[in-house]
Amino acid sequence: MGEVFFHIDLDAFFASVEIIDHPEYKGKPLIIGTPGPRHVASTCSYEARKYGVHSAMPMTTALKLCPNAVCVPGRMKRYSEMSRKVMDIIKNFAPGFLQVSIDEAFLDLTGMERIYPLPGKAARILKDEIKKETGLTVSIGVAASRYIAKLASDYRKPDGLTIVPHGKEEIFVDTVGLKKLWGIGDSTYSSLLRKGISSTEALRHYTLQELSSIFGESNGSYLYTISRGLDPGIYQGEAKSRSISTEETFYPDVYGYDALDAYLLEMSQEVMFRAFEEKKNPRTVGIKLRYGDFSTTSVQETPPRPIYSSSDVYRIARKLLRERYTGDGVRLLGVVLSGIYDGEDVEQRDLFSEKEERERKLEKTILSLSMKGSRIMKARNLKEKQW
DNA sequence: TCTGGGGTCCTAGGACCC
DNA sequence: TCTGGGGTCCTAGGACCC
Repeated sequence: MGEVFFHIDLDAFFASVEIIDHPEYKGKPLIIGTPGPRHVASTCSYEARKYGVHSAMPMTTALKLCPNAVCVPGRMKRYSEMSRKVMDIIKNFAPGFLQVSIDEAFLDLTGMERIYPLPGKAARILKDEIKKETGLTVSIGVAASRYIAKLASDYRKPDGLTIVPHGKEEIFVDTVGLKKLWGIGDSTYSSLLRKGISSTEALRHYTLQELSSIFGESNGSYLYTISRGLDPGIYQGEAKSRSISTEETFYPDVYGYDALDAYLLEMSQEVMFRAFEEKKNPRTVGIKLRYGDFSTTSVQETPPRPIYSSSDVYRIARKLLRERYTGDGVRLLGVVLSGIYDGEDVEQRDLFSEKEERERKLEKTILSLSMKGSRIMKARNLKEKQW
């Protein structure tokens, strides 16, 4: 017996949590999202999906399709708490646990035949336990690779269980279809169609070299691999933090340096606060601007001296805004820290003067206090509610 | 349809170095 | 002088995912 992977996916997770907390929503079309322009649905119940509503859909569209839907703003704290409960159950079920998002995880059951001779039966036991302990249903995919297990968990939903026997992977990707393969988005799908490729079978007629020259080295070999039901190697190493960002979409558009500048200050503090919390330092500061016409641009800078405070971040962000801002109405503004490295004070001592280090410590304290009590915290709460 | 917020990875071109 | 090859870092933009 070869490798055995589970992919466990919580069904309509945020909506399901709301239904547990508010039984009166049960059986009704429920959308997690705030009504109004420039808002999108973050999840919805299966009743709402019947009307064509799906996640990331603009709320205005969703409410046109399903005017009777109940809309609730997201409560990320509550979802994280429920997620933790479920993940604890999964984690204790078998080794090789890998959480990949708030509502998804992998298990590696390879070599556990003695305990679970039938993986399908094991999956059912896990589903029952999650349901009993939390009231939530999951869909599970079982396969010899993570990639196929992930496709399989999506094959039947909600409360599904799909087992893809080893050797049947190619047939399975044919059944799933090109459009629904993980890693093929709208853009790739359209360009495949333009080339006359509309199925996984058709994709298989191309050599690795042909696909690489059309789609680039990385995408080419990815397409070559997945079209054959092979594992492209998703979610290999443990996720490492590479960037910390915050952004906000405004309605209506915001005009002028002064107004944008005020947001920039708050955003610089927020991202640097999070970097402090994670004991990370950034090498690079960037800003992102989206204008009223949705055209989007970003600028970044990697200064020769290390960035060690939110005022460094703000100063650079501000300079980048000066350089880039056209004066048009801004729909979205964001601040990004990247080039992240571990930033324990001790290890970085030689990079800072004593004075700088004192300032940094002071700022850490001030930021952590102000994030807990003040208007910045309020802004964060507000954002959380809008989820 | 009128398009959130937080991420990851890839590409292509330029700078710079050996 | 009339132009190599490889490596690394940086930047801007794009695709994709939950």
